[in-house]
Amino acid sequence: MALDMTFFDDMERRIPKGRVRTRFAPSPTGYMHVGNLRTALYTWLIARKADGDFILRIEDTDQGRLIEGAVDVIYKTMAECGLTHDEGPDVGGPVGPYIQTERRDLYRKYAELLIEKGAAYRCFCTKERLEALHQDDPTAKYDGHCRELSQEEIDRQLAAGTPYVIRQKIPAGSTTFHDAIFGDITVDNADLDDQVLLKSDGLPTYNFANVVDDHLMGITHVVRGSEYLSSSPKYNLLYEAFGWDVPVYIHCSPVMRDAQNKMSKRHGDPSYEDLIAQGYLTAAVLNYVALLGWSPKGDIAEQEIFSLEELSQVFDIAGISKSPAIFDIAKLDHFNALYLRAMTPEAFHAVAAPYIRQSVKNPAIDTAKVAPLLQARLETLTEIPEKVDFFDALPEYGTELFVNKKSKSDEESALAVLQDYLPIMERLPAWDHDTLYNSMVEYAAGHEMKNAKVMWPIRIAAAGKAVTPGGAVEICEILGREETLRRIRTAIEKLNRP
RNA sequence: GGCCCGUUGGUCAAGUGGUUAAGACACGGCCCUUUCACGGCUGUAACAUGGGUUCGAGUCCCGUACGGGUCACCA
Repeated sequence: MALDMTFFDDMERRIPKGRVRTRFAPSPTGYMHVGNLRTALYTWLIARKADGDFILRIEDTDQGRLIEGAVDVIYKTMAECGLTHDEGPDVGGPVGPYIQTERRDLYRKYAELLIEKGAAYRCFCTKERLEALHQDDPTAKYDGHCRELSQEEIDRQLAAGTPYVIRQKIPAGSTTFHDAIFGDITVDNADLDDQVLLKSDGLPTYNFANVVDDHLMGITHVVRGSEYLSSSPKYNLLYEAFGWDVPVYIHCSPVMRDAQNKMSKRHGDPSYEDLIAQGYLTAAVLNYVALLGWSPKGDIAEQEIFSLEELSQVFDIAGISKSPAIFDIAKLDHFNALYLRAMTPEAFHAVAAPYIRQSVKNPAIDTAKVAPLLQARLETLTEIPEKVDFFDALPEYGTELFVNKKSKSDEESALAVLQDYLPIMERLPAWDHDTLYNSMVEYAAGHEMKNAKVMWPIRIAAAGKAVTPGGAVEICEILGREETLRRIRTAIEKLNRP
């Protein structure tokens, strides 16, 4: 049977040439692994740095694992992270379709082209025979049973309708491939298996679909996990057999949860969505993840804070690390805290307000006044509700909270201060930060006390907890005169009743 | 098990034959201070291991140990 070569020529003509093109090719699982996010980031950065194209391709050939809405999660995540794509299922492009299941006819044609070129062959072996091969040695390679079938035999099997797969015919010799991170790697072809390219159902295996798609989409740099390092020689052989240019390979070591295990949703490790739900900022996550396995060189070697925009200017493949990196949530906390503090007060208030309202229902409490107290005291947004709950309701507390050595405060002195200062507070002409502060400091000075001896009991009385965002002045101001006075009277009662 | 890859403080990491082996997180201490934070200063802590090559090795070579990956009609 003759192949229609004009089809292949047409496909070739569609491929954009002369520019860097990278692709992120996730399979739709319904969430974004941290490792995947990092791969997407690096891939995107390489394209942007070179002013090239970034393509989104959906690898959904695993029909058994189809998940409703999973592709939307990918679009949403990419958009949220600012990892915009130039071509993809939703925006189109010159080398579509960008969803593998919509490309299935292509793969058979290319597999047959490979047979024509002598680099692949039909294999009619039954499942039983293959299983028998693996009986005594589970790691045994295919024995090449169908490698050299006569044309008559092949025709006979085809005519009989025997199901078959198409296998790659690995030649003798050795194969060397180059990886931008790991350098040259040479393997003996004898260690390579005649892997299946096209399954008996006509669908391609992942490895084959990848090679065909990457070529037809004009991908110049292939960024992927290091688990593909050992299958790369087979990719090279495929490219060579087709006569195609081999792309630049960039294999990234995995993001680990500990020294032994990769991060995985299955083990309860957070995905990107989980991190956001846990109160992390997208920009902080991206910044942290960028540095997990990559580091800047030269005069910016010590810089840690990078915007996406900056990264797209300074990112360099040479800075990618060979060894795996353990995901350290404590360091992410630090980055998140930095990003939180770097926000404008308005922007911070906007993101913090919903969290404040989770525990502070009282509309008299102004979130705009509470937010500034929080901004420098947080690592993640989810810490907010627990920190500000006392604004809503005075917690149950014991009088031992009034004891603080450094402030020279104890229950006795606290009672004295509160009783003595209460009337002054009641008569304050205004209820704002400066008035409150000046009044308290003045009182302390007048009684030859250190400020803390006055402020400590007032803060405890107002908040009912030992650790609070903000000091006595801020808390009283936000609480308002009436509520503050009520709480101080409550404290006096508590202290009076031993 | 075969093949491939990796190994600098607890973690992320700089380092590309000559350094007192950076920096960041975490941890400890001090200062600031109305608590807690923030901020500032400071401390503890590392080249897996054995052989080479070299005047000189974290950097180059070989072995060993440990860890990971891969050996599917999964992706």
